[in-house]
Amino acid sequence: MQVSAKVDYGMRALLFLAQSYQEDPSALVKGDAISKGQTIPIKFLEGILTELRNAGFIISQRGAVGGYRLSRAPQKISLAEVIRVLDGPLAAVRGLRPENVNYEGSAAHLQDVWVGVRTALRDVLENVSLADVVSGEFGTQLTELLSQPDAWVSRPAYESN
Amino acid sequence: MQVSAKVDYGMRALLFLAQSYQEDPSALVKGDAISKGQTIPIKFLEGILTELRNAGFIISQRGAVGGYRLSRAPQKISLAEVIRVLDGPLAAVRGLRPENVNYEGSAAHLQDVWVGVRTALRDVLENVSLADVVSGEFGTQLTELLSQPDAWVSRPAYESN
DNA sequence: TACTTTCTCTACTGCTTTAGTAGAGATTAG
DNA sequence: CTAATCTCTACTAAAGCAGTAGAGAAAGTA
Repeated sequence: MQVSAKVDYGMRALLFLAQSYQEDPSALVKGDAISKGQTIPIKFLEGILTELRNAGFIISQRGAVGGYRLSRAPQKISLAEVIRVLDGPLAAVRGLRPENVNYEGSAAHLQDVWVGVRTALRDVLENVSLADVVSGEFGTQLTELLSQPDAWVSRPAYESN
Repeated sequence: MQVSAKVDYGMRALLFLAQSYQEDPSALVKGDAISKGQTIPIKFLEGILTELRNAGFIISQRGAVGGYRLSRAPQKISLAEVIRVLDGPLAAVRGLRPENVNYEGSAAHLQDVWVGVRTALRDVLENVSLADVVSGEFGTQLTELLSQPDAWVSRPAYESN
């Protein structure tokens, strides 16, 4: 799973807005403040914020006292929703959704694997909200994943040459 | 997680070889047979097979009775290994491994999420072998994921416009 | 009204990756 | 020595990714 710059920036922007929301749900945050607060190129960020507004996650206002704010409580926005809006389906095989790929012969059951992978991703991302990330307190699901012995250790793909 | 054509083709090629291996571990399968058996463009496939050989998964032989075969039992090759060789790390954020990204302020704990996602992917893909896919009989991990109510149902990212 | 601030919209650009294709060369068996 | 098959280098077209530019529209303020 490759998390694109767009998703990474978009998620950080929403987390920034989530924090502001918890202090004052109606407060507007300027694009410039998000850009500087999270080190995101302003023009790129603006495009992402527009997408997030079209998807209904945030509300924007123009003018001297303008800015952005979440349209609902950060507890009610899951990371899965955000990723789907900015990057499309959580899992896809050659551009197709897992249930739509057609395999033959010895590969017949490969489809089950991709469907399982998607479910695994959902189990994590649908159950983590913006508020969870801001607070750093996650449910048992993610907490257990993080407590696995080498969760933080990378696995090299050792090429033989 | 986007499964690329390369990974999809490579996996299917290996599954084809895995089936042959189970009938006769030393039998050589021609590239042409894999290409036709799994409907993969021959020249594209050849490049993928070369990578798989470099990574040690398969052995090749040239000449009139040439072909390809697995270098070890299909029970000993996990899907995670194959993906890492053909496509790189299971999870990455803007090209970086999850443990190497640096977040600030309200996004600080976002790193935990990506590490958790990687672990979730590992839990599935490291525990499924080529032999498992050929037989269609998976361990409890994947079996449970597939038995979830709407594992096969897609979740639309409903855009408000 | 005029002005400033801030979001909005369209368009563009450079770069990299993806998914292939082409063809000559190297091995091997018979 | 010939036919079959894998191997290696090079090339290409299209798409996606990351980011930039600038004019336009809305909102508050002097």
